[in-house]
Amino acid sequence: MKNLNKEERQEKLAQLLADDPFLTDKKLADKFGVSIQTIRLDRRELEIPEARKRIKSVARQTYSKVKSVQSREIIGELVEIELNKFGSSVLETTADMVLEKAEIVRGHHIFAQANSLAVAIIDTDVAVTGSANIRYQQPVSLGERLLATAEVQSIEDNKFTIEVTTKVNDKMIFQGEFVVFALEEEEIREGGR
Amino acid sequence: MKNLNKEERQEKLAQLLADDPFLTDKKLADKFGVSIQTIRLDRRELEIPEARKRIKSVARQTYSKVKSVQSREIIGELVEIELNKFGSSVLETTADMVLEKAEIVRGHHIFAQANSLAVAIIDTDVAVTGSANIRYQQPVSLGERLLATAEVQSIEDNKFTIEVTTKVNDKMIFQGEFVVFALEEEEIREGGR
DNA sequence: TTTAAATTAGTACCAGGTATTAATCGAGAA
DNA sequence: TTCTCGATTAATACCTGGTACTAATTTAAA
Repeated sequence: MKNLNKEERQEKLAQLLADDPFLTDKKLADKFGVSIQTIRLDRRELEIPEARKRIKSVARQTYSKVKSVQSREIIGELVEIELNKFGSSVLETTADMVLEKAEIVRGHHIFAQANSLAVAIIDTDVAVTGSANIRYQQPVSLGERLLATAEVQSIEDNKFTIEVTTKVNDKMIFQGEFVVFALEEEEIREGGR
Repeated sequence: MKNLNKEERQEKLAQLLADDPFLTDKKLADKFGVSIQTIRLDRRELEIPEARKRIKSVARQTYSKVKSVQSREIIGELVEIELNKFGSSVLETTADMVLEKAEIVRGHHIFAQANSLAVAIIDTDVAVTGSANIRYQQPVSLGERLLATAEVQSIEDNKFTIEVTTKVNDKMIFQGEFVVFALEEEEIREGGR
């Protein structure tokens, strides 16, 4: 690869490193037929870190302890609640919730809000989800505000059926039917349902 | 960490490096209160490579294998993948994933692992979940290791039906059918389906 | 107490850099 | 034609996180 001017070379360089972060300056220098120093100047101008750091950050991405879903008890902010009847919560969507290549909120964040709301409105110490039947109606974009509303449909012993709908600006984007079980103290200790 | 004999130290060392390949010999030496040379002898006996090589191999696993997929956006760790066919991932459950009053993993974490795996195995730039039908068979306790397996059942145009099952020690704890749509470039820009 | 194993120390060397200063090259302007 | 400036290359000192090897020292067991 030769006869490239500075601009072309740097463009190509950025591209190459984007899809192969393992390339060292030496390899790049050979590839472009320039000196190592030139590659280093290029990287500096483009603010691209050295190979070891690039590799490390790739490794970190997959290795980092998963915290993609927040750890709070209720995902979003509780707006209103009437135990065993209904409840609603609001979730502001942020950059860490969207897909890499599009600013669309990842499904499990929407699910998490709905699920945690369904579990929260049950009047018991511990409730677990048994099943769910969900539909995503519309993709949600970064920055949109999710309003989830949950309503208890039926109660049989410790089995609750809850309908959750989530809207953005009054437009329905998600709907789900959750079956949630209330656990009693003994069941919790036994670790079973 | 001290008063460990050689055998205990090496055991612990292997464990530490297994779940954190980024630790340098210096950090390990401090941790165990021994010299760097001792750590190096240990690594040599255990045939564990240096930090940079460990990091590189972690980066390689997830990078070269599934470059185009948003595999790095997966919840849990990708184990294997065959685009448009199947894939599996493992998720170690941690304290921040459990309910406040019981050490039971919250449903949406299990869902998130399954959902992100379902989306990741699709061979497209962007995929979004359309609907899901899920059942939680058994509660999962803190510390248990979730193995999710996804298998593509059918493909119609851009509509994929994927079956995901999650197990703990070979015991099924979650099952779900996901309908996922592959988005094309134009659709992404329009922000809709 | 002697001996062997375990540990620590020290040295030379390596890859893949950073950071800095200086030299050289090539093309267009005065 | 010479001057000048941006681009490129060279050279040097230093860094991290090692390998490989030799040697000394410490500890524990026979």
